Amino acid sequence: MKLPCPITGPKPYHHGDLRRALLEAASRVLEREGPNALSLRAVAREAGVSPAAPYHHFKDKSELMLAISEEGFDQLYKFMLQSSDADAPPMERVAAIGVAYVEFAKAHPSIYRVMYDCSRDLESLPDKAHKAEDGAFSLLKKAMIDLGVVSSDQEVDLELACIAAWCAAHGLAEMVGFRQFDSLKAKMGGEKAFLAGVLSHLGMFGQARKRG
Amino acid sequence: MKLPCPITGPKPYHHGDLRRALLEAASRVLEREGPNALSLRAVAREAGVSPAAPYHHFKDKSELMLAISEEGFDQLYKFMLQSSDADAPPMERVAAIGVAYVEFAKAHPSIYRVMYDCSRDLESLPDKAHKAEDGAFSLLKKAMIDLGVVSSDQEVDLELACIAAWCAAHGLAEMVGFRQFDSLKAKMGGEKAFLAGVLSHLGMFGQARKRG
DNA sequence: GTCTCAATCTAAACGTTGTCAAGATGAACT
DNA sequence: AGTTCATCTTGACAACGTTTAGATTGAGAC
Repeated sequence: MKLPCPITGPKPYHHGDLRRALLEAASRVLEREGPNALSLRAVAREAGVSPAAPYHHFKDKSELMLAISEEGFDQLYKFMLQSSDADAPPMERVAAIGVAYVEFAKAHPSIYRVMYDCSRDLESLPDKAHKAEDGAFSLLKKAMIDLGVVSSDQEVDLELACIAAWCAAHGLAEMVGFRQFDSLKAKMGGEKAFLAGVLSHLGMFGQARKRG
Repeated sequence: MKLPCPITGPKPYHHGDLRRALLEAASRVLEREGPNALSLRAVAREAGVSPAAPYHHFKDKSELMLAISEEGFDQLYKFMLQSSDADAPPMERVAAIGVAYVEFAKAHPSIYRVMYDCSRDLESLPDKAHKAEDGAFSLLKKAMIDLGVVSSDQEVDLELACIAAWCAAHGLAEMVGFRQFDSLKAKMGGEKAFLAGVLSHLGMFGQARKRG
């Protein structure tokens, strides 16, 4: 006999929202043991259910990963939002978004990896897989419009500029993730200076920084 | 009784360079079934040996992947080299290198993925894992020096610019790999225009293109 | 030429994974 | 109360990475 949690509301069946519990268990496994240890069985174990239980909530492993990915992009969006002061000048806002992106990837490397690994695997359902990014992407788009590098009526160019910015941030996030650049960082006096230095060479981020 | 191959020369033991055969088998498996199907057993099967045979040539799976990655970076280097005419003006050379990078990733998506997946997994041995990139990276470096955006004596800034270019190319390669951007490409009249458009927003590539 | 050795390959096994089919459980509706 | 149906468990299967022990065989020493 399980009484429904008063916070999360009246929960349906046996477990009481196993789906949610699985996602949280997955998150714990990821932080504790890294992305290579993320197996369906490990997640089920962590949640205290049988290995087959997740199949009533996710079609297969890749759907679990997709759900984790969606949560990740949601967190990324929120982090970007809170990192870019809406009252700040557009140039600084764009730069802040870029830095926030890289910082997020560095702070949650396992989740970040899942976010893109499942993008790679799910060529089958591109719609669902990529809708997760939309929040973060449109945040960037707004800042780019305000920046005025591209005129907002030139839809195509705006889109291109945003894609370029996304590419730059993603590339940098991955590089920083699996290379150290230790000696270079030391020469520059810290990682922050290093990141800013690289960004200053990257298109719209560079323009954003030349102002300061 | 196996007579040594007259082309590859006198080969040592039983098989006659199984290591080479395994790498070629892996390449075939990758092209045929994609990166997710790349298992040690599948490679052994493809090469016609027992599942344990590869362990006499590679410590474990990640070392096989590392070897594939090294070959991939070597191919990438050669492709970059042949794509960038040494006599062309530096600006065009830098741009050509960037385009070649993305085209390589698109032409060999499975190999490209292995190249970076094993970078991610092998935090343990960064030296060996990243030495593979050195050829391609120094090619870019030379072009950047010739470009003169950064003065060659400012070592740090040159390094930053190259890292930035690498990030941009890698980010674009990945994005193009798992997103379609079909409608945008259609609006722009083809993929080539699309790629050039994105690159034009990306720092040094942008500068390279503004000339034309 | 024969012997020995060590590198190479195979056979068999272990623990793990993703996934499925069949059955048990129990909340909710009639 | 009884039926229904989503939920969870049990048990199984094939495939995987990896290890151990043993068979094979090329190459150098005598």
